[in-house]
Amino acid sequence: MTKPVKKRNAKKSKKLILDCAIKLFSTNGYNSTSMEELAKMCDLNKAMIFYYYKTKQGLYEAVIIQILDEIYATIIKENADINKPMEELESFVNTYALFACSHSYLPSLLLRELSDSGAQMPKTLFFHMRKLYILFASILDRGVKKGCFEDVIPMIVYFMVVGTLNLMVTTKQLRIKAHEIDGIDTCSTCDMDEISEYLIKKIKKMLKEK
Amino acid sequence: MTKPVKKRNAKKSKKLILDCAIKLFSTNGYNSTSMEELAKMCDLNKAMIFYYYKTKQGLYEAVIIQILDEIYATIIKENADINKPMEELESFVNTYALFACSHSYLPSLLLRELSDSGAQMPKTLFFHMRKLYILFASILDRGVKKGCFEDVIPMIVYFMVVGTLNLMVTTKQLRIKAHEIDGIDTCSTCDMDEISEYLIKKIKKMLKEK
DNA sequence: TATAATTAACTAATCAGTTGGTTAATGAGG
DNA sequence: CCTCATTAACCAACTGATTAGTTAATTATA
Repeated sequence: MTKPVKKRNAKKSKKLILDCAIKLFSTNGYNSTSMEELAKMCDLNKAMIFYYYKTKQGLYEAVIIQILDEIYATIIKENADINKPMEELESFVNTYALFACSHSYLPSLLLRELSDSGAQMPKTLFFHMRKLYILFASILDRGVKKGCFEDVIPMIVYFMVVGTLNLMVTTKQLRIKAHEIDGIDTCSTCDMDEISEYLIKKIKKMLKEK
Repeated sequence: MTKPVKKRNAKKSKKLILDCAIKLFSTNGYNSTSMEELAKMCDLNKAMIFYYYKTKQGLYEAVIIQILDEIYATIIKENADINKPMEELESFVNTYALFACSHSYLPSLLLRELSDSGAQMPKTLFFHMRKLYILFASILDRGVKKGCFEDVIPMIVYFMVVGTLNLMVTTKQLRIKAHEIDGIDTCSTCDMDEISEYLIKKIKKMLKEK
């Protein structure tokens, strides 16, 4: 009957809220994520969320910064000791694919934000998205100058890469179900390595001079 | 001071609700679309929405059926008198692109639905999405058999096409803004024809035997 | 003891859906 | 052509549930 005594740990609580928020926002979206539900998931009082993050929107932006900082840093790190555009492109696609797969909230969040034409997209998200695209475009640009790529429209190529990867991640369950229902080939057993390998092969073929 | 007498017209009212719902659902999403707001937009009482469509979910599904039926029919019609896989592919991409552009709620809705891994996707939407993919895959399949395409994974190619087109449509405003801010090339002045032309060229190069 | 962390209980707003009725159109009988 | 009953279309005002955010009091810890 006596309440168990609860250890206090501000850092841990704040981090716990952020981690759970990532899960909830990316599976349910902004509007369908309730702060009450989040609090229960953290085993904390709802007021703690507002104590640490002021508003729901504030929490959401913290979530986004956390995710996009992480992927950008990962890609930069992976590409640090490469300076051949062809290999950099390959590394970009592979890193994005692996990250998107192991942090599947990223594609969910991005698709959700983009689906309303970014009408109310937080500035921070927009900023980080541009940063990632600029990185990609600069790889292609150097490739063109070195003569490894031709006839490049970077924006379209970028969407061919990240658009495809995002969809392959978010539709995983649907593709399995579709395969069961219709018996059609939906790549339902492919793992992420195979997908990004195929994508890289095709993008290279697409951009290479003949 | 006297209320203007309101003409009654069931068909027109029902249609009006559906048309306005398409606009609202695709710009604001399911959760952020209020039935009160919709009613005001239609200049009808909120009760009329439930009178005609029973529930919000029911209305949403009606919206989806309407949209996807339309695009499928359009593509089938455009492809009726072609039987060369290469041209059929071209026509598919072009028709999807034009439709997505002129009915920009389609990409918004699709991205939004896919962003939560289809966890609570209505059966009708899932059914229509599969139908469209099966059509695309069958074009590729015939192409392979006739020897015009090689090394095809239809699911990935499909996402490279529709993923890219959907993103190009929904990000239009963001791309313009990004260009203004960073001065980078975001295809902000491209129209849909140029985009789908480039996409077709690249997809063909990707799939063609060398 | 001072303060940072935590909570229960609250407010005010919003939303999907309902109810109980009113009004306009329709059509059959006089 | 009129009248009156029936029904379909419409609406104001409500309900009950849920939500983001607040407050004031309480407890652990340094």
